[in-house]
Amino acid sequence: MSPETTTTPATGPAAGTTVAPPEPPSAKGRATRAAFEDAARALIAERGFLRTTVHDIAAAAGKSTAAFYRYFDNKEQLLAALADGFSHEVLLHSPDAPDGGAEFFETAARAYWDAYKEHLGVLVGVFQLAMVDEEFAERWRASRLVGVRIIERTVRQAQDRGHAAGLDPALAASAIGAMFEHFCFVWLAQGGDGPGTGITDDEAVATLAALWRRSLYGEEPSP
Amino acid sequence: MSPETTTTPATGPAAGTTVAPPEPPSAKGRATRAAFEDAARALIAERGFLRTTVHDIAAAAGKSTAAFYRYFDNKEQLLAALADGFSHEVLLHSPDAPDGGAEFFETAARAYWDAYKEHLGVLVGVFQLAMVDEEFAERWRASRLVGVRIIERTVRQAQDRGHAAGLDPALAASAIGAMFEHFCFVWLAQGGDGPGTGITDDEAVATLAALWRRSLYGEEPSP
Amino acid sequence: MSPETTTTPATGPAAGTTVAPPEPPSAKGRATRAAFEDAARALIAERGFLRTTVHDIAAAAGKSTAAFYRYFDNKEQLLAALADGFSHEVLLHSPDAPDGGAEFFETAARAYWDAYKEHLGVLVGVFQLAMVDEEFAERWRASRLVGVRIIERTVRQAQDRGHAAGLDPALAASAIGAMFEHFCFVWLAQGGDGPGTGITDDEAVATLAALWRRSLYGEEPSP
Amino acid sequence: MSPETTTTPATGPAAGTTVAPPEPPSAKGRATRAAFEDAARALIAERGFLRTTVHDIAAAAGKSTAAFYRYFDNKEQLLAALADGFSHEVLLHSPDAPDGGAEFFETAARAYWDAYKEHLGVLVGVFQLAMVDEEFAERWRASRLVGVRIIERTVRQAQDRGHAAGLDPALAASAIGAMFEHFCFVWLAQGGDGPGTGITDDEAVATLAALWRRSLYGEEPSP
DNA sequence: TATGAATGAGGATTCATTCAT
DNA sequence: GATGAATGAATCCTCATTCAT
Repeated sequence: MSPETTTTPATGPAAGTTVAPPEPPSAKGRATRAAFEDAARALIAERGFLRTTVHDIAAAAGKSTAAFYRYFDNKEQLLAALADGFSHEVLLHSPDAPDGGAEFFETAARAYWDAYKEHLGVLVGVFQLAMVDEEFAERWRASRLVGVRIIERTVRQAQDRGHAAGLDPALAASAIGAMFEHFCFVWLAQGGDGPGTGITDDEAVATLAALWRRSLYGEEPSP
Repeated sequence: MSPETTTTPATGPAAGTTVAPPEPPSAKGRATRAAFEDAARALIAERGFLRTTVHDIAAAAGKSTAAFYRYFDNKEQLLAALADGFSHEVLLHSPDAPDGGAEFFETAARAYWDAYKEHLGVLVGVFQLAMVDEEFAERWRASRLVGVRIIERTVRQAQDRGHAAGLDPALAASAIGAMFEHFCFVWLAQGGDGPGTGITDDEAVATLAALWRRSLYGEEPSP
Repeated sequence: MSPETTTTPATGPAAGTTVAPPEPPSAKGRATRAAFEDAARALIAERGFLRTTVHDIAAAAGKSTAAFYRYFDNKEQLLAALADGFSHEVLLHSPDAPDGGAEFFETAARAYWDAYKEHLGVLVGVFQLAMVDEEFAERWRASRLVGVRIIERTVRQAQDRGHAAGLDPALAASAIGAMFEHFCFVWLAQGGDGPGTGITDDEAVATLAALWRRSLYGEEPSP
Repeated sequence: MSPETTTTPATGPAAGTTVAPPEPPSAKGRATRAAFEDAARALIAERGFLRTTVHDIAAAAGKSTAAFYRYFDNKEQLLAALADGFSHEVLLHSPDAPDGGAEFFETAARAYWDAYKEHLGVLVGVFQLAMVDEEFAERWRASRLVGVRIIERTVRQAQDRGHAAGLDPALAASAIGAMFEHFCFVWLAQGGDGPGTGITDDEAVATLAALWRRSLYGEEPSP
């Protein structure tokens, strides 16, 4: 990861906003907490955060609702806990330096797609809550920004190489980032577009990578 | 617009789904109904659909909650009523035949951006409800699909002209459509990316149009 | 009708309780009022009084709910209006003097059954409301009493003739009256007992008459 | 009780219809649940089911309305829970084999009267709700039918012994059953007929038993 | 550590009834 | 004579959250 993004955690997603109960010391406690988190992840992915009740989560975890509050301050804080520790992962797995090569776009696109798929519940939850809760809106924005900044660097790099003239790097990156985020949402969380039943990972990644690269470098095979 | 899409409005998104109370006969009634709709539009845009209560809407409209039910079956149906008649507008204002010229992409992008801006509350509401209510998920899908199909035709046209080889038209269109939808959402409903306070309409339209065109035709000025 | 029952109206069903709006002078007004009454009779018979809304009645009558209140003080008073003028009818058609002959029981039973069938809606409505509203409970009691008193006279007459010794006339009459009322209710308003689809008028009347007579005179064919 | 009817309780009235929350594990929970049930019984007997609100019940039980829903799915299900386990009781206490003796009728009548008195609220509630809710109509019918079938057997037995010729057993049983049900209702739930303030249990039982027996066997003291 | 019990604060919806026109 | 519009007062039900054990 570049020095630039290294600073992100400091100003990072709602830093310091969440004062979660401390990590439970006992092994049993950690297991219970994990059970809640797993149950929540699954339920949120399935029916969204807003339709998931604490009662549901507790039931799925085989615990009581009261126990829930031993580990999380409230429903939102659970989601925050799940979200923390995610946003970096995408980029940790993404190539350090954009080299403009075709493989770069593929690799980065795949990293994003895989991460979205893996953390579907959390992402949908944060997104959903962002529309309703200002704190999460901030968190969601910060989370997006990490990806957008990376894309922005690919735009600038293309321009350095004489391509993509006339594009505003920040805006273009924002738009490409929106494409990534929403395409994943549509196909992973909402069942996709059209009557087709599904999409393979390779198709999704190829499509995203191609559009990203083409919009910067045009039809050229590779710089 | 081609004959094919001309028929879309008739059978349009979720046509016949809404069996709304009939148009109020008296002028006063129509005014009240409009007051509810205006209040709802504003409140939904401001705080989202799920956090907008019937009580809020009625209060903002200066009416009682009971009066609300004279004009709408329920909260959802109000949103459905607002949503009907939107998706057409976008496309009614979009250029008939994609000619591949630079102006086409600009014009279509502007039509989408303007419509999104104009109907912000409704769109956010439908989107939000789609995540929670299957009926609205269907409505939302149908609404997206209209735009995606249009984009798909531009992909095919580019391919007919020897460009964009290797792109799956349906998937590419889905991704570009996702970019449009989410970019508008991010900048119009959520305040945009990054610290910048805003974006002008022209910047937004230019960015979307450029990325769309470039991803199909590359750097060439115009086909 | 015997002198005894002639006095009933004076102390009669909730006498003076209902201060209905006066009979409308104009022909149109009378027609409207009749339309409301007809609609109400039908709807109440179909779904009961408590589930019949003023809105339903007005709609069925092709009028507005506001118009309803030009003719009736409220929903209850409409029912009261329908009920008034009914309770006598049963007895007007019943034989003046119980002669103890087999035909008497048949005739009286048939009169009751026919009247119940004819005025199903009103009777069910009054009965239903009696369980909820003290005023109607009173009205219902008074209405029952008319029939019970008649039956009571048949008990006494049987005893005068040396039968039915040991029966308390008032209580026995109350029980027989209960049988009449509820048997009619079960078969006319609730679809009857058991899997059998229905019952003919003659079967119903024969059963009621036979049980009534037998319980007083035993197996003897006729006194 | 004959083998035939012995099975009735098992498949009994609307068996399996109610999927109630499970029996509370703790003593406190069972006490609360009982408090709700007691409060409901009293209030329903007093003012009927339809005018009894969940709020009332909860208040009478000294609990919150939310607590109510911990123990019952809704108002109707509470009533269903109360109703289950009633209809058996009547017949469990009624003599096994109708022997046609005078004591049989007395015993059975007393069992019915006592059970009705004991479960007044529930019975009135079910009856009331049956007029408004199809599910309860079914339940009420089933509940009646148990009694009617028993009576029917007494009719057939009388006919086997050369009495009650000409009576349709099913219809006669339905009518006698109606007499029982409604007589109890009139005197226990509605204050009785006529100006008399009340009735003793013995008078009621004697009247019902006598009419039942006499309508089958006539004046004969005992078969 | 865990739980059953309990609740306050809403939120959607219905309906009888009134009023201005 | 008639109506569309409007409302106050309920009623059922849910859910996040706390508390005593």
